[in-house]
Amino acid sequence: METTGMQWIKVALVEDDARVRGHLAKLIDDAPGYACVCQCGTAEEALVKIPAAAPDVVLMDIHLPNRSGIECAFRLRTALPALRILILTVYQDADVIFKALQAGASGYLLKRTSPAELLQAIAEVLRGGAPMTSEVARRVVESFRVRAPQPGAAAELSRREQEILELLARGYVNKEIGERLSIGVETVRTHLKHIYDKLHVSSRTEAVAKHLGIGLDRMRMG
Amino acid sequence: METTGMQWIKVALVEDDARVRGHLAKLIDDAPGYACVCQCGTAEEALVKIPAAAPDVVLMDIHLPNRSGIECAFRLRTALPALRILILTVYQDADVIFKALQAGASGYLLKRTSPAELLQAIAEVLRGGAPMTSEVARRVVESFRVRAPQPGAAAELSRREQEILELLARGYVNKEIGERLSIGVETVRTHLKHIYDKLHVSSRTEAVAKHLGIGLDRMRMG
DNA sequence: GGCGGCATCCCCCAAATGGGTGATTTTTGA
DNA sequence: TCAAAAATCACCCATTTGGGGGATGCCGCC
Repeated sequence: METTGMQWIKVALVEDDARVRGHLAKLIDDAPGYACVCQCGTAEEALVKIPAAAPDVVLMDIHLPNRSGIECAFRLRTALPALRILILTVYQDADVIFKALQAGASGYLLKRTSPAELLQAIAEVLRGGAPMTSEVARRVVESFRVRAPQPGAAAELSRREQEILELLARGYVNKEIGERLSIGVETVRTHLKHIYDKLHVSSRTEAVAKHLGIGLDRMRMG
Repeated sequence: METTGMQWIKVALVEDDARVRGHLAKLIDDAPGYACVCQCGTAEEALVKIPAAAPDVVLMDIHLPNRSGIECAFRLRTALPALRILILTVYQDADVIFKALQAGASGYLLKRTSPAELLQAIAEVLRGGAPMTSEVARRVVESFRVRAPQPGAAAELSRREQEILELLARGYVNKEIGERLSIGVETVRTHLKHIYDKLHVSSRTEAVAKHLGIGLDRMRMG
């Protein structure tokens, strides 16, 4: 209720499906205090039109022709650090979620979000919050969890083997590991063979991946 | 109430301030469908009484005499994996938040949360969600943010190079990477050389360590 | 005493890797 | 439009790595 028009929340859309885009635009324009100032069907379009339109918030789809919405989000955030980006997508892959947040998204909603929740989320993100659909929040929180060592894994490694695995994970080559532990390279190699056996892997990189708790995620994105 | 009684949500409290504890207990018991089945003033008490009381959710304070609520949360989760733990505290430092989530907390609320929101959060966490106060959510989301390209350190990898680094981190050898991306092994090698140049490393394991390193700094606790 | 696990070292060999150089085509960006 | 960057592939060569042996000494444990 200030004196200028700045109290309007200016929203931009990046969504390749024209029907969905039109539907969202109408939803936003019909809501009091909200205005849809920019509609884009591709990432390229967004990178040109959004800086000009200067919205407060962008609703960003992830599945776009050519570039993904994640890359688009990253470029927009780099160019316009004050811009808030809300992902609005069907993807609930942990991998996709993390990449989007890494790229600078401030929130992550699934497309089944109701119109009322969507408008609330837009307001919330401008208040400095981080609106997320509950599944997304759960995955995010779970990503922090410290993995308990399972019986078949690293718990079985001897003390020396664990030391060597630590150094492996820091990227040292066998010679450097030997120097640091004051043992010969051949000994390091022997320990490595035992580590591989116990972890059921066959290369140092695989061992490190397992050690750092990666391994099991099978996902991807365009 | 053998089989039908199970629809009650059983809540336990761990909170050293007796007044606050009593207040919370009353709030929960007064709410239809909720029952406070256990009240604890210390972590030690919680570790004994909570397994016996078998609640669905624990509301956990962080500031406790002797041990912290974070350690208590970790021990409870280890003993009772199905138990959901909701942190309810005044601390909103990023460090405390992350440690609590690492310890296995499923949600994190600040004490200024209203009674209605608190009851909602309890229900939400049992639906598999991860209720967080908006400031907490913001900090969590920001923790994912990738550092802006620094002058000298973070060289930017091309899209293909990032894909290859992803596969590296999963422990694939060059031939497998080539197959997965439908390119020749020589091309993979070329990309790897570029990655090493840009990251200032000289082996795949080092590259993976660097790539996963930022994640580690974020996740690792002292 | 013997047995197994651990730590230490040695050798051989095939495969994978890293590093250099060069080349073509497509995509991108200015 | 035009230069830069990215993506693709090729060849050579020294080093590293993985996997297979085998050997020695130490320690804890039944």
